[in-house]
Amino acid sequence: MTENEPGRGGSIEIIQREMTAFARRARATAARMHPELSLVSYTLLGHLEDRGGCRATDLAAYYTLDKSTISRQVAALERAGLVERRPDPADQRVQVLHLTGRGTGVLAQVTDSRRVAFRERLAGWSGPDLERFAEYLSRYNAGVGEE
Amino acid sequence: MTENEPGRGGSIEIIQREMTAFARRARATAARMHPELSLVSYTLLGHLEDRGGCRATDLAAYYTLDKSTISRQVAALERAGLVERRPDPADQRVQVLHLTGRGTGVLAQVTDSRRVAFRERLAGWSGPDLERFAEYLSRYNAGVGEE
DNA sequence: CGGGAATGGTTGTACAGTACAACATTGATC
DNA sequence: GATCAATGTTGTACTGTACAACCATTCCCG
Repeated sequence: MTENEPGRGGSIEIIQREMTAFARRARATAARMHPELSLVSYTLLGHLEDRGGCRATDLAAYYTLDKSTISRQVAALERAGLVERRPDPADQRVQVLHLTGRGTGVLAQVTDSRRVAFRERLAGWSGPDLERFAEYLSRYNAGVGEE
Repeated sequence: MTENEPGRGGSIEIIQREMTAFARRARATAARMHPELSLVSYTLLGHLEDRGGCRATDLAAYYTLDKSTISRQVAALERAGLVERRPDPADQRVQVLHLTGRGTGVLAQVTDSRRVAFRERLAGWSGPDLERFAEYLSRYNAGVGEE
């Protein structure tokens, strides 16, 4: 009864393979495009921009990375002048992280060049296909971490 | 003239964001699921199975990894008993890499548990949606490395 | 044929990203 | 106030990766 859609398993197989291939490639591609901002740094900066600043612990929780990893990443970003730490008057333990002007600029620049790359890559796609693809990806990712 | 589809840029934005999020997560997820076989090892073994054996250089070219990286990965896989090297009678420089029985087994097992994970993740999807998603991913990935 | 260029692979070295554990500091609870 | 929890840093270790130098073999041209 459950087997009257012969294409279902095949589609899942393809999705699995393609997602795997993409994942394997992604970091290296990103690094090639922006040697000065790894995929991880980029996402961290992006989060800071979205939230208008947050704590290291929040980053760790959001990205399920160890706090030591975040600590060092943030230290590097600070050294690079992209992020600054501000004390939290309500809690002396906390440092609130904010983008600097330079950080905002670099983030915008990288975002932009990524946008261009994606636009080119998707140039031949129809509007409805793009919409559906975007919707599928969102749906797929939304199911993460809920198991 | 090119701007009469207001949704196009938005869709691309979403695709970019979702692909990025997925890429960031993928390795760690894979490692959590199969501590004994990283995403890279997994894809290398998969390639060996597909081709029924090949040379280290072929792996390097296919995955655009440095030959030193492949050399060490293969050494580790050999140490783990998953891969064996056979001399190429036609060329003394070459070692033809093959899965061992154990390698075939481990690969099958990991593939299977990945398949299960993907099936679960995509359980609520309709057949046509799966088909379209698979097609979109394939199309997206096919555009890689052609620039 | 002989010698330089190309090919296949390993090893030395370096770096990024990551985790875990130990720690210091600060805050919360009873 | 004593104890426990939360925030963050630091020491240490491991993986994946690249680049460069190298060795062994093969290819190709003059």
